[in-house]
Amino acid sequence: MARVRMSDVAAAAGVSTATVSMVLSGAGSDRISALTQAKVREAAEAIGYAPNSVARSLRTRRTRMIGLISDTIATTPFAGRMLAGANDAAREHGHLVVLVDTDGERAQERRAIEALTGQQVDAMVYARMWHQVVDAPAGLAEGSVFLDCRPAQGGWPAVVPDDREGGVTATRELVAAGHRRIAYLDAPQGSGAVASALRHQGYLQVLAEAGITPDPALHVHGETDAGGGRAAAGRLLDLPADRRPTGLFCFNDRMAMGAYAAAHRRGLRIPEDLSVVGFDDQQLIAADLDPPLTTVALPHYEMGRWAMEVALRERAADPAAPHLMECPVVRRGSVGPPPPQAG
Amino acid sequence: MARVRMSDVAAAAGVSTATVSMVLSGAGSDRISALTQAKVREAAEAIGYAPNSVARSLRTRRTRMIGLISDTIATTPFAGRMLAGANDAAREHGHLVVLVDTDGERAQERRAIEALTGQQVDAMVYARMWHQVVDAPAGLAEGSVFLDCRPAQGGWPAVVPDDREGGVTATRELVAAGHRRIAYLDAPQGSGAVASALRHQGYLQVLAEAGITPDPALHVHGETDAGGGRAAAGRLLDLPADRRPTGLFCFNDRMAMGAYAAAHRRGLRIPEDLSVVGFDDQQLIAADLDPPLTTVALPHYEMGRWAMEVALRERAADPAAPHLMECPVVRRGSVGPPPPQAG
DNA sequence: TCCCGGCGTTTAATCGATTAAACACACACT
DNA sequence: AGTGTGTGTTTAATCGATTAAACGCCGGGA
Repeated sequence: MARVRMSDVAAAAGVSTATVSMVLSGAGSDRISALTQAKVREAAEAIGYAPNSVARSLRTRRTRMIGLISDTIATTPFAGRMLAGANDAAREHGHLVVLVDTDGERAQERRAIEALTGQQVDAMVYARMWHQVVDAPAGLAEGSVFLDCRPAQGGWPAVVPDDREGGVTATRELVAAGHRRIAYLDAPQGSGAVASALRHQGYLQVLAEAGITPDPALHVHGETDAGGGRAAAGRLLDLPADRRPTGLFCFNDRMAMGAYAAAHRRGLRIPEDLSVVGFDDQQLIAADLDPPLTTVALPHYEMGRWAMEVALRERAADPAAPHLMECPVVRRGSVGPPPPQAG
Repeated sequence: MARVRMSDVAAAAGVSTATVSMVLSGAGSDRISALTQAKVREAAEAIGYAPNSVARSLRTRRTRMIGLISDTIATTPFAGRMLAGANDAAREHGHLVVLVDTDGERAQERRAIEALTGQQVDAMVYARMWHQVVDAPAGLAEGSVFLDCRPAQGGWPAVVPDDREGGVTATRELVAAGHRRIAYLDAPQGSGAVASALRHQGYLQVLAEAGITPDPALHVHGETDAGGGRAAAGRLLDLPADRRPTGLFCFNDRMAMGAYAAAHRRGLRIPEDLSVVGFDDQQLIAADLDPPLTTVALPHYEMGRWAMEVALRERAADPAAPHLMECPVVRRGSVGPPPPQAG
């Protein structure tokens, strides 16, 4: 790659490498004459000098690289958003991202941390794809940041979605449209996901605020894919008319997609006969449904940015408690007033 | 990070750093006595030595890092699969991936290449998210590999999906089920995407082989999202019964999703009344449709692996012509025999 | 004339590894 | 004894930058 060294610039400009270094780094710009500075810059430009970051890193002990350890880039479309946020933030501050996918395996995680440590990255971000509580892996560098997960032991900065408030937002969307019989299509029980319970709390809170007594029959569980959503929604829609929900809050957009299918099968129109709110704002799904899905967005891009900025020390963070990131509603066409006879 | 240096190991073992280096790297394992080797290893283990890759890289001029330049990690769910493939291959050969997202902007691309060059990466992979012909950016290192795109000037190894053969596969799936009136829901005309024209070629080839005269009315265009697919499919389904297609080959799964909607609106069942084949095998969509979509998979993971292996010189590649990666069919439930009256 | 201080630049050590070449030592052979 | 052959280990140069400290030069003040 770069064959031109600083000494070549020095020779071309007729000065020493120390002078070149000071001019180009701007460190001693007040100690070096304008004439010399110009000569150095011209020479560098002329022979196409590009600094060797490896040599610089060895000396300065800073690599301007941030390690990003992630469990599964592969299997979720969210990963891209988090990566993009982290990457943009890194770039803005002149850093590069070194990415390692561990498939969620502990052994690979250990090797990744070793490799990144050996590579002298300036900091590490430890990312999971679903909001969860994790055991901090051994050897994680001081000042590392947890992304979309929080360390069981605490003590590290972390950022997660504010799932409770997201549950509030979603449910409120239905209450505001006039619905009173609102179901929560939840993830499977005991799945360990923190998100599920938190969103449920938000759901209950809004019902309470609206003076609605929660109906346990309207809290159902299903697999978090379209099939699970269709099955769960089917059970709800087959309830007797006076107990059937008019609004559905789905744990995620895939389940909402299934709920659409269940409604169509029963000849119910959305949003005229049934209102649906999703969660995730999953790209290529939410907007593509018919009608487009009103949903609550998981702020992956922003979380990625936040984590990277903390890792770069560009932003302060409380290591005691995770930072909760707001989940904004994205209004599309799947929520309307409840059907008249159900009002 | 690592404060323990090789000289510490040397001191602890009572030998010189040269000996330590040879023992740990395995370079001179035949020249150093077993006793000394054991001492060195024990000492290294005892004081927790981890080599400093920066120093090693400076000396060896190899960083064991591969730069991956991509236009949009963010906006496509495919990116993850390509990344995962590249990452797995890199890891298997002891390398790390340095990721840069350029948002497809030329200026950012230039900076990315400069940064990666300065960082002395051993090779670069230049990735695009949609099969296309691109101008090779200036400064791209020798031996770089193009991923999901091919350089207009040629001269670099490249890997792209075999879209023509994919078009053959998709169309053949419908022909094999007995369909004769098969439509192609294409991307917008003149969109510049290479894939669209190639798949069309494959489509025409299969029709010819089957002795079917292509009906120009059955080649329609639409935006490559669900809305575009619904509109285009709607036009086809509103044709008079004797000209209406019984099978739909859609440019991508999102359009297929729209085609489902158009069919449902018209009371047509899939696959009883209408067979649909998609393209991409888009995660979280294809399998989640009702019925699950039969589609042709874009081999992103494999392409990512291939590109990385070529970059690592673990696999030979012809820089004259791009490597075509097979697009396998994924059979689900959206293809059946044509309805009897249309036979 | 001599000394001093400030300015602009250079000298040289340093970061932590790799590795060619030198070296020390034991032993065998004439 | 002298030379040669291995064997095992060390010496020291090197990679390409950064940076503290030293240096040379010039002008001003006593």
